[in-house]
Amino acid sequence: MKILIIEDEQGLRENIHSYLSEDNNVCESCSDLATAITKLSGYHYDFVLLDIGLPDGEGFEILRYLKNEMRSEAIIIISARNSLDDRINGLNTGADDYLVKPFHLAELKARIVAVFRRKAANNNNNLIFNEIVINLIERTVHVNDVEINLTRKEYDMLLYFIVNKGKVIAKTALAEHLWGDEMDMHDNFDFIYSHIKNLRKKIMEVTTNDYLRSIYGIGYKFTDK
Amino acid sequence: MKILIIEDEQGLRENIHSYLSEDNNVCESCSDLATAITKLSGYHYDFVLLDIGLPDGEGFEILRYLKNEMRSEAIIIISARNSLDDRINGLNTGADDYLVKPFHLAELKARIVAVFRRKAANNNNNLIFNEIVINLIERTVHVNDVEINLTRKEYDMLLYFIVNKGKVIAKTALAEHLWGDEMDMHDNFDFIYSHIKNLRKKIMEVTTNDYLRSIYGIGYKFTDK
DNA sequence: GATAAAACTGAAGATAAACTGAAGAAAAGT
DNA sequence: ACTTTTCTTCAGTTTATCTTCAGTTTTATC
Repeated sequence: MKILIIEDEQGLRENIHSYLSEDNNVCESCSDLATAITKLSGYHYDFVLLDIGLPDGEGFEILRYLKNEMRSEAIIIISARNSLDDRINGLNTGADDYLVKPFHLAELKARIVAVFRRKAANNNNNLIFNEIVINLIERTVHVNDVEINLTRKEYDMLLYFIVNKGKVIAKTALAEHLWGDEMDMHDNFDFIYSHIKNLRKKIMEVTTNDYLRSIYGIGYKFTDK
Repeated sequence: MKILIIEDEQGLRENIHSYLSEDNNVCESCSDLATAITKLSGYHYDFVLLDIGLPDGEGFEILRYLKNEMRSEAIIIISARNSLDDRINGLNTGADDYLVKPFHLAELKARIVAVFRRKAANNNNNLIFNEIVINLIERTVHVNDVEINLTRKEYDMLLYFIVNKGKVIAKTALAEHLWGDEMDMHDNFDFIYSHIKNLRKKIMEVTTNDYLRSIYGIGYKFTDK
């Protein structure tokens, strides 16, 4: 998953960053409101971890911004304040969970999973696209009831495609989602081509439909039409 | 097993904690409702031991919370009150057992096993996965009717895998479950590799099925598919 | 249809993850 | 206090995955 960490305490920020990265998430972090807004207006994340007390304003502004833009990011507030008011304020403004400092990183992770599950819980734990079934808990992918074995990048890619089915995904957006902003790819997409090729190959071994279309000059689209 | 103890009497709490820890469980404890909710929203436990009279509210709230979230934790209520109303209330709200203070720690332990057995195992205290049979009371493991001798960590690991069969278990989650939250492992999983290796070796000596799959970059999955 | 850019491919090299046996440290049992 | 078992750490090895590369095919445009 792609996660934005907005936290001004350097130590905590770095700890969260490395802990969640180890757990196979792509993380980015920043320490103030302005940078956060810039980042958010540039990319889509799966999760935003939001500290309330920031040097240039209240984190609540981010909440309002995201709500205003009807964005779908899940938001977990991280705050030193434990007053009922803050809590209610945060949850009312659209946060999905509220975590009081200090906390264990393991707890943060568990909450991320819990929130993600709650959000995706409209239908148990399966993401389905025609004959492709992704089980998020088992981390399995079945195509026509045949299990296919995907590597991390392939799995993350497929998940991203299916979550955004029907939409055109720019290669830059895809790279951004899978590698975060530490990767500079200056017009070299070889690694994307490579992973796409392998993903296609694995899917094509068990179905005849080529769902993963190339959009020349732009990127890809996962669709059955 | 991983157990959360919610009890405000310090002496009793510490007694339970150390008694159950000695019995090879990973325990955490807290003394009020707020902390309990925080912990519960952060981790998954196998068991919750719940006192009803807490400084900041009734333990029943925890029951409601867990039920609401459709959580699978087994719950044993510990209470000084022995009124039928309380008892019925507790069991109706989803508790699995009810224990009246004062009680012997040995009884608590027995009830934990009993409840766990009722939830997870068949009625002979056995947890079965194909040819693997775990006897929860005796803490023995039989594979194809041959007993294999597991150390504490190996046993706990296997139990955790079998309770979560089919699911992907991240190495971080495994570490958390086996060592609790005091362990910081910052990208050193050597001890996990070591225990996994030994567990595999012991299982492989008596069966040809390799149930314990590695999920590269993530963790493990116990499955027969 | 010629051209150039973009996309694809298989294979090789680089990297990171997982595994292993052995040894030292810690804990449990006597 | 001593012995035995279990847990953890370490260094070296194997394996899976990721990235790069050079050559090929496809696509849009002229």
